[in-house]
Amino acid sequence: MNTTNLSKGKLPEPTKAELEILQVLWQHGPSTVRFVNDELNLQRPVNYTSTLKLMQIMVEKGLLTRDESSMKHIYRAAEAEEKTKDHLLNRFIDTMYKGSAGKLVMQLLGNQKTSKEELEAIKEMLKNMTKD
Amino acid sequence: MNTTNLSKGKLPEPTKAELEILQVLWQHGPSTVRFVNDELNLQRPVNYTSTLKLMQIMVEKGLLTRDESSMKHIYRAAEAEEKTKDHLLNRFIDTMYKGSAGKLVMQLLGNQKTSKEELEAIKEMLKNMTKD
DNA sequence: CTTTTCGTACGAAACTTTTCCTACCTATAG
DNA sequence: CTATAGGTAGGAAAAGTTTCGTACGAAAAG
Repeated sequence: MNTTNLSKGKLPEPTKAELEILQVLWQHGPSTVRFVNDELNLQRPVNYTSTLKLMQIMVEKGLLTRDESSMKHIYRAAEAEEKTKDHLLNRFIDTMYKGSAGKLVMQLLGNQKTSKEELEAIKEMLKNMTKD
Repeated sequence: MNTTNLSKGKLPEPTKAELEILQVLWQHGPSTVRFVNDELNLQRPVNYTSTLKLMQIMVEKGLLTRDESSMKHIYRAAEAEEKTKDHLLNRFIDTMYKGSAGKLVMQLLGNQKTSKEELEAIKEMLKNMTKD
């Protein structure tokens, strides 16, 4: 593995499966592998040791930290949800919209699957913002 | 390979490298492998046959179509830019914001890297929208 | 005609990510 | 004590993605 991340402060971007695990930890807070695996299995079948292995790798990468004081290790996300999502959102905007957040919002407003309620909420939100 | 996509109408999601190729084709229209490869090499070094291979795979997947009438095959994106990006944006919103586009916009507005200009543009855009 | 250049096709290697098998340890029920 | 249930560790297999070497055909230059 690339050990750069251990020494430096930069965390690698989580992979798809890693992101699923992070979502569980963000939503439910520090958890055991058993708990995370049970949550994942609400969505799709995953073997316990697969989840365990992935979470161990994530500790190595620095994406998770863990408390080994008890036999059942407790894992937690290393970075705050907002920070990680900010980063991923920026990357998404860069690759998809050449860095223009405005283009993304435009796409959103013309997007079939964005519900009327969502659109209204966005407009309302922005209306409030523009008062500044 | 998963041949489901050939028979059914559903296209698979492009991978990272495939998306780079799609961007070139969307921006410049139908092109030869040579042209696409040259464009990619403006960003990073890629061997010609690597690009060729990838584009051939993309034809198999249904992501591209090609005109073989001349010796230099002409490739084009199978789906319109908007449609593909809509889909990817929806997937992103689903996995990152539980399907709430509003949450994404909120994140955007609190996002350090979104420039003042972008924010202003978004606000202006939304202000116009709310006239409806 | 021969050589060089430029194109496609295809298989395999390299790398990354994901899954799971096996071993082994510890707590607990019987 | 012994068997069983549940935990960690680690290696290896499996799957997915990306890169490239090699072969070979067609066009163009000499």
